Amino acid sequence: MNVRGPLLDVGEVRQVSTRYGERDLAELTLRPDGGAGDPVTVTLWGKWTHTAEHAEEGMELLVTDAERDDYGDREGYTTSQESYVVLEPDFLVDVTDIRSWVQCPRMYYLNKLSGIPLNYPVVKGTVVHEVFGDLLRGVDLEDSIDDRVAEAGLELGLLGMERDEVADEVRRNAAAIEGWLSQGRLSAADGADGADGADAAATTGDSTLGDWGDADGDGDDWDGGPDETEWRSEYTLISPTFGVKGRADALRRGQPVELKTGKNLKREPRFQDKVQAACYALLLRERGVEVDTGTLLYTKNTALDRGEESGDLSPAKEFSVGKGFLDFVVRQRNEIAATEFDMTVPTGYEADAKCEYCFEQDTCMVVSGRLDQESKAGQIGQPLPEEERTYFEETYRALEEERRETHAEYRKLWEQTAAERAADDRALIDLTPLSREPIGDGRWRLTARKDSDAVSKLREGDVALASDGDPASGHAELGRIEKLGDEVVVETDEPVELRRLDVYPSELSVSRMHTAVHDFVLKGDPDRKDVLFGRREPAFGARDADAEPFIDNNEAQNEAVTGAVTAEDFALVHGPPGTGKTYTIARIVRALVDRGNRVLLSAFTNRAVDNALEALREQGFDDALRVGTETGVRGDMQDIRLVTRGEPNDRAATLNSAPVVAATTSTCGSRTMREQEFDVALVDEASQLTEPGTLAAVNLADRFVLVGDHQQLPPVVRAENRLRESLFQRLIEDHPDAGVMLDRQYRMSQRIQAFSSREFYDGKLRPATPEVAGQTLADLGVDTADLPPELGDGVSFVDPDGAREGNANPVEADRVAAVVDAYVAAGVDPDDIGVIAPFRAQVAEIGRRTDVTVDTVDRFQGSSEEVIVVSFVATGDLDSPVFEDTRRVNVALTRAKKALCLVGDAEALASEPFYARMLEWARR
DNA sequence: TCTCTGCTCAGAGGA
Repeated sequence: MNVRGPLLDVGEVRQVSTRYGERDLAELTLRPDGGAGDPVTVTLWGKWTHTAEHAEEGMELLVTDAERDDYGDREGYTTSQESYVVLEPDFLVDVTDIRSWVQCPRMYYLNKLSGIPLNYPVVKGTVVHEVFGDLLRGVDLEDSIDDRVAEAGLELGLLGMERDEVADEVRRNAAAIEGWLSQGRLSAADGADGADGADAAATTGDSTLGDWGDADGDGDDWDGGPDETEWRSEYTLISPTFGVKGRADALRRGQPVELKTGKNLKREPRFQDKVQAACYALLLRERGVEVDTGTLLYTKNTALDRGEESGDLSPAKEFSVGKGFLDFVVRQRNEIAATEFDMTVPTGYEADAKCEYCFEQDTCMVVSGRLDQESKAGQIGQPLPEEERTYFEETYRALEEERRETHAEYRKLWEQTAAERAADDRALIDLTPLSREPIGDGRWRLTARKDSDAVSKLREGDVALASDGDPASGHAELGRIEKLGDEVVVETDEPVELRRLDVYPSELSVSRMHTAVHDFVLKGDPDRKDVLFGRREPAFGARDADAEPFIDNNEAQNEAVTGAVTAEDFALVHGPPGTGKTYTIARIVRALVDRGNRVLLSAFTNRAVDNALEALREQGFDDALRVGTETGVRGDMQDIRLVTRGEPNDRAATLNSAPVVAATTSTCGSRTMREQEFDVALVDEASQLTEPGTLAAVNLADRFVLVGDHQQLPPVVRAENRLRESLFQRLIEDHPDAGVMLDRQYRMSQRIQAFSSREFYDGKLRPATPEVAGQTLADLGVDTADLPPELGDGVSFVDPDGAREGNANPVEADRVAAVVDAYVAAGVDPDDIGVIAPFRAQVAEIGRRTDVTVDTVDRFQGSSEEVIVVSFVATGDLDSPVFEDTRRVNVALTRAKKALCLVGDAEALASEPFYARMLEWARR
């Protein structure tokens, strides 16, 4: 049986005499059943005492296949021969992280901090892996090489590589794979192996591993192509038991095969390579596959690459995977989990790291020197000022907390039932598979029918986990959602029976924030750090008093452009709702380009980036390059989107020569963008970005301009920590003089804007013109006499007397729909009406009753409608975190231009002073 | 049970 729970006590490791001789043990006390049971003692024997040494009170411990061990009068358990001991199983460790930890724990840490930079061996390695996958999927070798090298065009170009030389090198690597694959096929033709393969799969009890035969046999166009009943490429594995996730390069008859594009002339595979393959073996065994062998394929071990060397030239090296090795792998994984639990920094002494030949030695010494960390390699240079080290450590911790919240999302993949997942909007279940068809490039198009009208957070273009119904232990692959209607279409690398589609959590943004903080603190300009750490005030250059204004009909906007242009460090533009933020941004970009600057235009969302670009193009500027994924970039900006595929030199030149590059901040943290340099970075929606998120863009430029409104929605983060405050807000509070507030709004009537202006902008926000101030529904041709009396005013309040049920309020939803109908009946175009609710459940509730746009506050930020109806849902009191942050209300109320109707329970709203004032204003 | 966008995902290597 499995024993699992939080540790209450961790005993010392001691040696005892048993009938088998002297043996080590450690006794740990935990509270089983998720902390609910009575404390029990668990005895860890032998090498598992290694994990006991890393265990601490408060950590979660799992012992699989534990045996009952009632020693004396004490109830307890002990490890058995079959047991695994897992520390913090909820902490998901990547297989590649275990690999690098085994190489050196510092390398693991450094990789996490700084990411893997753009370098040729890595890019080439990726291409060779993709070609390998293609060969297994039966793609023609030359077609695959052409295709995959073209795909890496931009990265290769930035590295100064020519297409032909890369293709030649990939071809040499592929020769080793090809030769080995055809050997495998020869033996299969002998008879025994093919049958064995089918048997092995059939006896595993895992039908998903055995049913690859229905992939239609188009492997024939590659001469010597693989036997498809024997091979499967790229297999995604997540283990709830061991807290490990990863993706195996390939499985051959259920056994893991790892491809390495280097050379290894020793008889044995490299140790860390074996560890990696053993991790996959561990995960496959959990699924009941009998794995006893791992294979490593070294592509440079061919006669062509031999040169003067001698040694073992066979590309494939097999090794046996026994329980002892798997135990070792789990113990290493536990070390990582324990390190991350208390967030200690690895020194290199934890494992037997050898520094003398290490490629990272210099980096390692510099990082330990600057951050004053203990390191086996030693330290170089002076430590950074203390406040910078503190900042680094605090941010590091905050990001790791965020990572844990992401892990909690993974956990839901297997802890929640399918129905719970669906109710949580995180999955589409009960899909009926319709077809699986190859679409070239080794990709598959999966289609399924969706019978229910279920909604979820999944949207077209998202990456999601497609599975046969069981994402954790069945067959699951990541794919991109192409269509999401009555028919669901997903594109994947592998044919999956599409029965379920899950939101797949990603650690990508946490990783990118880590590298942004690293780049800022360790590689950033000291002069900039002086300002951002408050050691100096931001500086502005001289103004040309005789110059023509940039914008002549709006003083604040003109001042914002002037500030941005003269800033020597940074400038801040505070843009409340409707104040022409986007227009001002475009004007700033043009002014900067006119002065010879290369500009990075960035924002949190793709939508904001495209909006800014649109404004820029409307002002006649067309020389911008949009960097982003095809699905992320809006249709009308595809013509200026950087296509990464193609001729390397040409692709690199396109990026390097663009005077304005536009991308989301997340993209700014990507490997390619991190190599780019700009004079100025302009970041929109800066108040919705975490500080590290903003740094990702700001790091790439000498100066920066942040545009945002800290009175609207703050960053969305899962953990409760310092990431919740944006850099924009910190700077505008510390340096009010570096900011300009755009104070004239072009959106709302006087009546609508009054409350927001008073509550959030010190009464400084005012209508830009008398026309804006005085606009009413009559301007839309509506005769207000046709409206019910309670909707007659520009701002109105309706109490429907409903009751909150969970996060919805059906009676209120009815009333909201009736209000919408009344506006329509009076002549308002339904397209001019928007409905806003704080909860997704209520959004769905209202959506069933009306055809106008209904969405959450968060999703409505950035847009506006002539008429807005807000549903507050709450009754009795306002006891929900959603009402705590009044900035959310500010966003909701300021979406309306001519009419605003608040629908809610007067008693609940009156219970909080802020909402009471709102009520008073609405009922005036 | 509060709100939720990014990003291909994860992994790709050197001696």
